[in-house]
Amino acid sequence: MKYNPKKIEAKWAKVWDKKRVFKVDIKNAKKPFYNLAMFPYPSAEGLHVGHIIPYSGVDTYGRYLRMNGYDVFEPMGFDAFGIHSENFAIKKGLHPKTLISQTTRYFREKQMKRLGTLFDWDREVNTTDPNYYKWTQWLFIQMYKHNLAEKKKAPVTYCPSCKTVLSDEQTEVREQVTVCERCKTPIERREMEQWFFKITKYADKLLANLDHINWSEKTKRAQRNWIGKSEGINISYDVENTNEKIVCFTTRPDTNFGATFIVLAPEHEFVKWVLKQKTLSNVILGSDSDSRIDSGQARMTNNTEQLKEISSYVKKATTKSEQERISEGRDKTGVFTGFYAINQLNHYRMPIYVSDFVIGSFGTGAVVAVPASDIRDFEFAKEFNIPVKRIIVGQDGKTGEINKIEDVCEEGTLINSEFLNGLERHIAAKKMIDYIEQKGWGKRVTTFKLRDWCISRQRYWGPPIPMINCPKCGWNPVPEKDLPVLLPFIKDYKPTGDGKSPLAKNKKWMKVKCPNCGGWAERETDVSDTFLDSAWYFLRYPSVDSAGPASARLARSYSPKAKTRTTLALSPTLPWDPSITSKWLPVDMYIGGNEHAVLHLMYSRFVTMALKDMGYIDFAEPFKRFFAHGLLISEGAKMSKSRGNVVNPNIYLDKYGADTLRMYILFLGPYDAGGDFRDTAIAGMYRFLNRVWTLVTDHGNFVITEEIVSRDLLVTMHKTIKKVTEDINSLHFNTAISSIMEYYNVLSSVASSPHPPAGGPKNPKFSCAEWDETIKTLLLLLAPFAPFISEELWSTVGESSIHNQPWPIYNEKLLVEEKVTIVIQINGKVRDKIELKTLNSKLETEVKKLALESEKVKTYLSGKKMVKTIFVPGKLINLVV
RNA sequence: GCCAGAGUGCUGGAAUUGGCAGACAGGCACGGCUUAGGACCGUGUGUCGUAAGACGUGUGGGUUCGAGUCCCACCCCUGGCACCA
Repeated sequence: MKYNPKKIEAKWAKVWDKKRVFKVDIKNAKKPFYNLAMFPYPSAEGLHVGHIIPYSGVDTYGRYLRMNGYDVFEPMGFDAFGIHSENFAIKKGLHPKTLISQTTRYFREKQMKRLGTLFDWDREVNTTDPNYYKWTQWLFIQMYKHNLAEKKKAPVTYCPSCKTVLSDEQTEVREQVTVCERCKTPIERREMEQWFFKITKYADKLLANLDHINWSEKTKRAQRNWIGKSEGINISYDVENTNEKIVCFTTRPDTNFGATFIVLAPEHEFVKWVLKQKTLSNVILGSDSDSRIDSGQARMTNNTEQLKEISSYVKKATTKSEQERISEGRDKTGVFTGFYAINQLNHYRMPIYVSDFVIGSFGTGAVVAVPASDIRDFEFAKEFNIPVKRIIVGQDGKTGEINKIEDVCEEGTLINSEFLNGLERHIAAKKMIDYIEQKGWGKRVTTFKLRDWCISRQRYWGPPIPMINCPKCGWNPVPEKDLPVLLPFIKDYKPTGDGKSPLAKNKKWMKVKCPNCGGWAERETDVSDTFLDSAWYFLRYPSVDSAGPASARLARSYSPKAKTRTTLALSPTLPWDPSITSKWLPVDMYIGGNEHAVLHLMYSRFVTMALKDMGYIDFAEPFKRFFAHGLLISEGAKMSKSRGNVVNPNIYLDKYGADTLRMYILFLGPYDAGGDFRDTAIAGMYRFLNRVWTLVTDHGNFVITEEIVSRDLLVTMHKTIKKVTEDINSLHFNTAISSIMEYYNVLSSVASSPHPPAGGPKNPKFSCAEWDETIKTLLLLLAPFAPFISEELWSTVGESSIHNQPWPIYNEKLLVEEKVTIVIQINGKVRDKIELKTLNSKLETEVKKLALESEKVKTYLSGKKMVKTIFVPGKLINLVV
């Protein structure tokens, strides 16, 4: 019989499903293992082969653990709310509700179910299910009640194409332009009132915990960079002739004797204060103050004129487009405020400037500039003719004037700095911090780059933010008993671009009684960010009622035609069953793409920490282990929809079957590196499975007649078990597969050699225990990778399901080969090899004796004197002459 | 600019503590079997050389009996951050 993947895969999928072979008993599991792959958003194109990487990796790992006695829970669901789904619906001219029910069905039935995974479809989660988003809204309310959510006016990023605000995490930099991560449109900066989650409250913990979780290093690094901790000091400076103070954040207090000016961000409070002054009458102009400052100040003949200049600069800077920002490059622009701040250290009068190179939201939005040891400060000083005072001598030892960028010196020893002179800059920094704190001029602080999470979206396809605005009482959450706030059916759901969600068109829906005073009030019309849906979905899975498939419940409760629902089967007070949660969470293994490093993975950690502090769960980190898999390359480019080089896995499922596709994906490179997907190469994997099929079906009654053959075969078998076991544990799937192939090659060559007895006929009644064991082991090792073919072949040689068999165990004693090859080197170069018994290979005298008998060695050694011998037992001998 | 990782045949990639470089595949070539083959089986395949042999893991140096692996300098690629004080 020929290997027919289509037939056997359909057959076993049915059997497994019917007998519920992989069903895990959530309540009574003895060794629970929560094995998770990121859930997809169901786009209309369906899965592409890139998706197969996490699924086949997670599933191979899960099946391996299952054979090792774990109760493996491997859930799957759909992240079906959000801009990406909605944009696709717009493109297709369909309502997202209709589209989602079509696409999820296609994903689940036509694609995912063919992969032969352990996915538990009874516990499917769909974020658009009111049974689910009720709790997303509940989560929002808990955040609000615990002072982790607030509505505030703040500069936000706005995508003119998606017509909504975005969080900072949902933008990326492409060719120096900040664009929308979703549609790649350059973003705009706008000042808008939005809902924020105060993730910055957890900045320290988010950073510190990274040291204690088993995550891919590259993911942790991305999070560390994004959180962007920097330690420094806030120094307060008096503004001359006023009662104002300016606080500057610096990480380099050691250079403070070289500070010659101050620069403020355009949004800075002091700038606003300056603009309120009628004239710049407080400024002392004239000959006594212009010795150090000239050009910037020379233009300041008319005070009112100067105020206008500041005002127009600020206006321009805050509305600057991305294009303008790029065209300026590093060129420094700015304007003098007319005021001076005093450096307490040396009473130097530092002119105060406004410039957009200073970022309002970082540190204090004010910089004390030291042009001698900071390139940006130097560029600004050159532009405005501000003096530069050297305070650091670098390795080159130069002490002269600083005239060029190359002269700017950040590292080295302090000079011109009084009590810091001669100190190395790190030591000087410590001394300076102590000094400033002691004098009461400043305080050491830690700042972060992380910003609060902007959660509002002016879109339709998401959970309405469950807040009510009352003209008398202000903002109040929707009472929890009234959840969910159902997303009303709106025919024209397209984003409007007027800064409001399409929900604002539904006045009837908006109108609601204030939960506080009972008077008429209005609902919040924005929906929440998709990343809130996915920030807690892993908490939901184990607690999903398994009475019936989620798809059926969903269809019952939320048909595309229904505009509202009257009955909902909702859980009572919590989104999960606490006893189940404490048994199954945190997630044991999580596999997904690293593109979520600062998005989903950061938000999930934040939400988990917050829920822990609220007392709803008893762990702070959601994922014990996270592994970032690599990406597929196709024709030299990353496989993605935007590049149009995506490949539908169904092509290969039809042609070769799931086993081939799964194994090929895992074989093409290291799991964290991905690889190049090629048609010819996948055919190679299909050929391999065909060979395995032929070997097992044609040689079932094969007999090994020579003892040495059987002994060698067993050594190879135990070595292979060891290698495959270790490789799966460390997710080195590619090398695990290659050692299975090597093992097959050995089996195959034994099978094709002239046994049994010298070409004589096979005896079908005589069964060979060794051969049987080696073949069974081959199938067991293959089972996690290729569940179908291994099950089919197992059914001919073994009993029950192969997936219920224990994982093979290797015997240390049987890892030792009978004979080994010892390398003979002369001066470190390989000259000959000898084969001898393992025991003898460890005796130096024995090996040396044999080595010197070698003809090749003799010719190399003739007429030379041996200086010494290096002996590595069981490996090599090196003769040095 | 900063941080991190990588650089190995025609290609994807493999190589415990420094110890036979190129496992396992793909491709290609030749042969077998075939009416035929994009099926199957076998052989070969780092470079130069008829050969013995020499050279060979981005480049240049170093440590070592011995370096893909360790150290120093540089080049290049990939990813993250980026006017972050």
